[in-house]
Amino acid sequence: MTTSSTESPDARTPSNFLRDLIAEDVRTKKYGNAVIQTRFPPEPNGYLHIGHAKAIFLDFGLADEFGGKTNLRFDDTNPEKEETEYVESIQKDVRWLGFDWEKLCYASDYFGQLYEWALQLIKAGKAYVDDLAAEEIRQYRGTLTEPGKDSPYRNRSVEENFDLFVRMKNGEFPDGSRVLRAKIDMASPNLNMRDPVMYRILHASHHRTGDAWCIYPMYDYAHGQSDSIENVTHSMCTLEFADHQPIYRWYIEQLGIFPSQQIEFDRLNLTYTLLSKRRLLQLVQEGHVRGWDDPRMPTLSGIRRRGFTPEAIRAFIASVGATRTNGIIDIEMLEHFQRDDLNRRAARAMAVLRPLKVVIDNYPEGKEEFVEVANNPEDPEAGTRQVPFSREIYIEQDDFREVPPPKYYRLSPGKEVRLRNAYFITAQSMVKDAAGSVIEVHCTYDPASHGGNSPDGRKVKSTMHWVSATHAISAEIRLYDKLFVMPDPSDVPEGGSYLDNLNPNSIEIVTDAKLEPSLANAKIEDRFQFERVGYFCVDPDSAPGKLVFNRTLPLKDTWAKIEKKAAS
RNA sequence: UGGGCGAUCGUUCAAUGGUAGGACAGUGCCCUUUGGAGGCACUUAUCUAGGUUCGAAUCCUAGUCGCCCAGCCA
Repeated sequence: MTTSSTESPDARTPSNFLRDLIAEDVRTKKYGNAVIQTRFPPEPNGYLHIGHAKAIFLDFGLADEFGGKTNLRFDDTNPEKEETEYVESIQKDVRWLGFDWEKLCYASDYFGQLYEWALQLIKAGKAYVDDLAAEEIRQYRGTLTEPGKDSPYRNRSVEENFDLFVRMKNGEFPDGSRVLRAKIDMASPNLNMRDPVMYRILHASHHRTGDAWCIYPMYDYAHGQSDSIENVTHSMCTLEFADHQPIYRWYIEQLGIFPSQQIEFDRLNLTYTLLSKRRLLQLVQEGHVRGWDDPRMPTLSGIRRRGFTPEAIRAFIASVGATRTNGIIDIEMLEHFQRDDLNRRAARAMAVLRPLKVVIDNYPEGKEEFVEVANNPEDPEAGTRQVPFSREIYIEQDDFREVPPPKYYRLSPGKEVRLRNAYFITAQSMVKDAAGSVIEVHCTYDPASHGGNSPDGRKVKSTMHWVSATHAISAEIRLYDKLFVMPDPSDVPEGGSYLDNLNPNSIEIVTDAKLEPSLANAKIEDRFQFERVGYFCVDPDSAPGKLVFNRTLPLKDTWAKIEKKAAS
């Protein structure tokens, strides 16, 4: 793996049962001197999301810790759902997260071998061709509490099974007319062991093998053997596959091949977030979002566009660990790790989202000067830059109140505040429009406070960001909020849909924000902290002279909290 | 009500028979040229009942609660 070692120093990886188990296998030489081998096995039927980041982190990270290797293997056994678009996006996303694979593999690479093994099982009397219809197979399977019953085709001769299966493969039968089944135990308490289907007939074109095959292996028949072929020692997957472990082992034992072992861990769940490929696909197809990479989506491509960093995601995943309990992690935990990362690394800039004009009456008309501003107070090595200042500036509408509420430290009539890195100013008067809204504030400044400190040592309560009106550049800024209003998006009253929980205000577009001129050179994907506002990154929709920013996250806002408390 | 898996602060992860600890969230204070960041402090947890043991979150038994499984999806 090729992580860029920028992990936060305090992001200790806590112990977890997976690491303990691998360590024990290494200690006891369960696989002799063979290297630890894992795999990340997505089905290319959609875009990767933050939940996959956990599997990726575990598959690649754990192997790496033990000096092992990891393959990226596409589990492409169902041609009806899989597309090349997805195999490309998946590779891009894994790399973006900071991992690289030993081998790039496909389950479809093994179709030939899997077919030979099926023939072998038939000859051994361990598999048979069943002519029952899908619906009949379901009925014969029994229920959770009642055993199933044998198919009338279960005792066909080896010769007949062999002949029928070869003809299935040769395309002599229509879709759904027959399947190949493993002969195990129709009375097993584990439904997966009641003669599971190994192959189905599908006259469908596969994204890689084209029309070479018209029978395709089922997941259970393909997965363990694919692991075995790749000498995978530890095959990690999510908890819902725990019931499949007996069948995973059965095929490997019957075939006498490399004994890969399956280990299950819990899926990642986040509050206010949907992590179901099916539903994510629906959001895209029905236009509830602008695409797979919409910055509100939990897909890796979405959060990347939103401005999240692989470093933060890795630190987050490391902190949540892996267990076998199913919980829901507070989305604020992810946001914390993202702010933590960006706070250390993001260049600062001043941007006014909702401008209010301030005229400094005693500042010479036509004069301009430059003030020196730190690019990142957290990182002196980031250096400084010169920001233009003039008689007319913009401040945030929120930073002025004609009638200040209690504990409001910002600008109000008669109050003195600091313009960051510039001067102290005091509000003197206002200009209002016909509706009575303040549209302009007139101030005076203290020339002695250049740089933001008064030589007499007097203090001000508030420091505010600003942009020189004559130098400002305009930009579009997209503000995002949670996509869903409920902590559990599926939490709906009887007959409702998770779509009812969509947040109608998940995106707000500010069309004419005022930015300091240095931002004119910002490039796509550049990340900034707009001081006192939040973290932002340049969206690919930007064009020369027309910048578009996405708000990754707002800064924590103590004042908003005070205001909210006062209101309640 | 068959089988599998699980249960520790509000949330999440640790403690691997020996002081229940960290992170997030919350609250208060300090500090601050970002009401950001940082620092300090505080609050809150071993599902229940038995048992083994000098000693149990950890081992055993029973119960309770939760999740998963009846695709020719993965």
